[in-house]
Amino acid sequence: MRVYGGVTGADRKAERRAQLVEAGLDLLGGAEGDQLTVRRVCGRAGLTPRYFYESFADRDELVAAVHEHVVQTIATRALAAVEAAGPDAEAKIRAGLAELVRAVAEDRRHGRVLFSVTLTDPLLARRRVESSRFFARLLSGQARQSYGVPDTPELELVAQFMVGGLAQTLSAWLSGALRLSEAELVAACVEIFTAIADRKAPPPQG
Amino acid sequence: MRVYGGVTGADRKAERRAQLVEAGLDLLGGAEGDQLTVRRVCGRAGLTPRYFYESFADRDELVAAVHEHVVQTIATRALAAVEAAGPDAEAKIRAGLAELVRAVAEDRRHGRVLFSVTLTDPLLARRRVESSRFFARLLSGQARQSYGVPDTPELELVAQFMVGGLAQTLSAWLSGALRLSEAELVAACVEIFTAIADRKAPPPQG
DNA sequence: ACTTTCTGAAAACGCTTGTTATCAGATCAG
DNA sequence: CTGATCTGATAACAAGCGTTTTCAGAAAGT
Repeated sequence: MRVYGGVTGADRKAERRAQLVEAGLDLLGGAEGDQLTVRRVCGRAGLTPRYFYESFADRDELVAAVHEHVVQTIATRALAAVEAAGPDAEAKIRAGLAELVRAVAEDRRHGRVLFSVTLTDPLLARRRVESSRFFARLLSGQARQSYGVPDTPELELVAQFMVGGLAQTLSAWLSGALRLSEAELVAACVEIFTAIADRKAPPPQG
Repeated sequence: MRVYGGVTGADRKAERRAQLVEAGLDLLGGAEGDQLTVRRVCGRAGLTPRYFYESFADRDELVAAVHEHVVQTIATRALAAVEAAGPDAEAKIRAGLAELVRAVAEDRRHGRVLFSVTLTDPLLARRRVESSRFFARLLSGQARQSYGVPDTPELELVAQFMVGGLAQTLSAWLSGALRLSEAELVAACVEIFTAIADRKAPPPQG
């Protein structure tokens, strides 16, 4: 690993790895989700299979890296938005959802990796189950904190329902099946979330 | 196509086709959704590839047949339950959801083919998008009829949200991640559905 | 200079897939 | 019995996959 082209060995390797992750994001988040093959991702990254296995033990490791990258990016942004919002529960919901939607609209590949129903990679599907659970736990934790509800299986169900509904909604929106602006989308989702959260004690509102 | 073993040719062919669909349902609705290969489905059906192509032009045709069969079965049962219920909107929702849950609990393969998130067949994924839209249209039609709401993009969004949330919930329940009885599951879903439906005019209830 | 190492392209290996063809033997029709 | 046809098992084919290896040449170290 000596210096090459004025670049250190570790830097070159990191650069190649980043190119592979970026190409993987292109393919995983593209229209056809099952197109992430080693040959294809290398072609798109302008590299050869030899360099693929320099950074990843196998194909699944790249898929995991791409998904991890996306989850980290999105979760960080959404959580920051929630914490920056006031103490009001609905304000938190609105801030988190707005930031989430903004993020997936800015880079639709991220949204598709997280939510698109037409992605058919087996490992990605399994990881999505876990990240859905993760997001659901975040939600239910927020609910216990803001609404003071106990941690029951029914709360878990509600959180799963919200995550699944949001995923389907964003997937449809990203695919162009829902003719709504970003603001309308956020408003509708906030409405639904608060309706579910308040379902047993609806506020006196018309 | 002469008589063989006392069975007419058409009957034998139909029998073999039914065995293939049943085996396909086993595999598509099994734990690993990507195990439906021609060789495997034939092995499980006790037939050989030659008979596969006697009834299906290619692998995708079998996947489509299995999915179609499941959708028809479930939709028929759920619609019948809705129509048998009284004119009250919540009663209809409860009847439809209860029958849907009963159906997928009776034969979990059906539930998984329709809802499981870990099924990664590309054609099945595409068909699910369409059937989700179909179910969403059924729902929004019901809403327009029962609640008199106009057919806006926001109604479409709400329907998609409900379908997606229900799919995630049933998928989690079938996988054993939600420790709830069938009755509790139905009750919780009804609660969520009515909360969303009534979100702008909540009934005066504690 | 010469040797080591990194690069990029390509070929190779072993496997699974969908799909089609082969073939010996069982079962029917006449 | 004779010959046509259905059966079931198996092999064949071409393609794509993940993964490993080979190899000629460019760049660096000494």
